Amino acid sequence: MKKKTTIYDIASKLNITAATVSRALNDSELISKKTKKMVLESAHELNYFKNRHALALKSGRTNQIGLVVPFINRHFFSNIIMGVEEELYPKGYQVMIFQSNESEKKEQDIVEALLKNQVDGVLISVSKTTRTKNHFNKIIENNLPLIFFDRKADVENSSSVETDDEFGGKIATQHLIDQGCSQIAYVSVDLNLSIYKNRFKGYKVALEANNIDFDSDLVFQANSDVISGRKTARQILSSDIKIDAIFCSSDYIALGVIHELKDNNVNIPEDISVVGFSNEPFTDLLDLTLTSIEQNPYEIGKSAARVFLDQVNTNDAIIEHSIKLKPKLYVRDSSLKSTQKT
Amino acid sequence: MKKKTTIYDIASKLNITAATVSRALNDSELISKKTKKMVLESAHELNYFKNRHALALKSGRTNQIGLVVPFINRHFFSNIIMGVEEELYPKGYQVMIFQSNESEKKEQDIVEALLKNQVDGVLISVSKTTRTKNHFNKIIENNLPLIFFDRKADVENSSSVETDDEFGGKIATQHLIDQGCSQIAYVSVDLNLSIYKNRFKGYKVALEANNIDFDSDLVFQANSDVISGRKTARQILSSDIKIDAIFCSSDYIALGVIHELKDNNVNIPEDISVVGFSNEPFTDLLDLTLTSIEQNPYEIGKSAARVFLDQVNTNDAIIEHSIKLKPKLYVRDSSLKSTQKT
DNA sequence: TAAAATTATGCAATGGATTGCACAAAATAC
DNA sequence: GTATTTTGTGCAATCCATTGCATAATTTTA
Repeated sequence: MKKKTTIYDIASKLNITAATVSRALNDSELISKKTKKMVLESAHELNYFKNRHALALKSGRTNQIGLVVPFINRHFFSNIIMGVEEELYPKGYQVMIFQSNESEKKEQDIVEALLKNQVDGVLISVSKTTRTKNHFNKIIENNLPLIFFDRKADVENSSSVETDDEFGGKIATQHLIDQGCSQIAYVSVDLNLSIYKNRFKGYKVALEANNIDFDSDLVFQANSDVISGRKTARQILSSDIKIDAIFCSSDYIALGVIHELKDNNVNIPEDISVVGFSNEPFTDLLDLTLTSIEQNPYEIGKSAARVFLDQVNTNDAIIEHSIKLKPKLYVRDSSLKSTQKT
Repeated sequence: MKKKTTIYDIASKLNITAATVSRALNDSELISKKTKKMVLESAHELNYFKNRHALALKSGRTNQIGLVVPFINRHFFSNIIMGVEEELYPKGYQVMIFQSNESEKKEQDIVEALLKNQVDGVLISVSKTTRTKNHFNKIIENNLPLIFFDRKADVENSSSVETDDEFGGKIATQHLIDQGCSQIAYVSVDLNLSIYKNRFKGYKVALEANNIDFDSDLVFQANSDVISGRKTARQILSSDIKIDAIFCSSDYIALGVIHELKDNNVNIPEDISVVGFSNEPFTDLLDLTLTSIEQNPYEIGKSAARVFLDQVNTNDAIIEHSIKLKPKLYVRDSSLKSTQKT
């Protein structure tokens, strides 16, 4: 087992003190150019690198940040992680990844652990079940940058990076209208969650902009899964409601809807157009590809990381960033009527 | 910003020295029960916790491990990460996640960085483009546990956790034979990679076990993507080769195959059965669900983590673990002939 | 009760880098 | 050539926990 080179090794080799070496390595103006050069050369020669832990111990800064997501293995979140990693790694930060499993208790435990670990900041997407925010306040009290992404909590002095869900809801709906649809059903997930609330808002805004009366009978509630989508479609078909499009606030719901419509010999998109939300990888792999809204999780991650960097570099004045990224519509088979096809 | 409690705080509160506190916290037999109790109580009261960095500095052990995957955002790898995390986090280890992007250079850089960071061990899935193993040897030279998962390199004193790909190839092929197929095409990805080599081997073993002659004309080469799958299917259809099944060594290939077969009005599974490999999430979401082989990445991760723990706890004798996990067949529409349906 | 053995605690160095303060060497001024 | 600045370095403490060695306190033995 090789021993690591320390500044003392360099110092004794050059017959100077470790203090001088340290200053030379940190490019202090107190040190002569000659000495700096010597030190830098020796450091390279001996394959020297700073010991993170000594630095952390001395400075109290760890160059580690905590990244908390509900689940690591979700396409959306794993891409956010990627974005964060790629932005922060080159700056010398280690990203500690944790998953809350959508549990408030676990989220609290993680935050506690992060504070113990003395991370330099926390990036977090709030668990669906979280109702309190005491653990978030603790982060702020510790004077650490707190950046929410995708799902935020209402915490003073924190920042956030989100998808502009309202915009997403709007462009999806507008697209359906542009395709000639006017009786557009909306299938929502829990309207208590702001992301779904905002998507719904966008839907209504688009209707209004096109002078289409909002009809609450066309709004349905579901869970974000295929089975629930099927159920909802069945419900719609068995009712006497007439629609020509279904905008689903989740791709999984949309998939269930499509399955059920197909089973009932409804032509998609001719009879009914379907649009989903999130642009899950499978949307592009289906026989009938699914129109959806891409949220660019990778960019969300990068953006959140940049906000963090901004915060640590201006740690005197607290700046609250509040970023909304515009999602993008991916038009595919499920909503592109053949008459419109080029 | 609150200051952290140190053993000195506890010590001065109790009018003893930090050394005593340290020993009490570590349950040394040198310390009287009375003192231990006092210390433990005070520690709890003051919300004391050990400083990782001081520990790391002193001991040289960091309680961090490096986890290197080609891409974080792949379903397979993100689930491995999950498994590793869940096994190691409760034991006090931090998991540092890195992605090689299938680049040997980046992989080397990461390993270098890990060694600098003084991780206590490395878990890695080798990049597809890696040809050298000098960086792996460095890990061993540093006396650190090195555990390969999914894709391994031939390195002495290292351990590995893999899918039993041959078994996977075998049960997939056997399943097709059980469904009445005998002219089974095999679509492989790069046969230089051991995982694909082994799947192929399993295919041949199954044929042999059922007295079906192996026909090299039925073996095709493709890349692991949908387009390549389509191309291969087209190639097969336009030839005069007669087959009744296609076993694809990747789900993406299988998907492309299915698309192409459907476009050519081939009935699946009646005319041709299709089986994929990896059990990607989309396999279950298709109109025609895809039979596939589940590798249980989550379990691979857990298993790799356990091997690591085993290694660090017996750091005198180096034990080479070599674990193969049995994959599982998920039978779905693409291969389940209606006559067989219950 | 004094001597010996045992047990509990303190002292001080260690790990690696940083930094305020002191001092020496070089450069400039007179 | 001596006095005054201006650099360039060194000393030593600090961050926090651990641990070998020394010593004090307690218990056991004679």
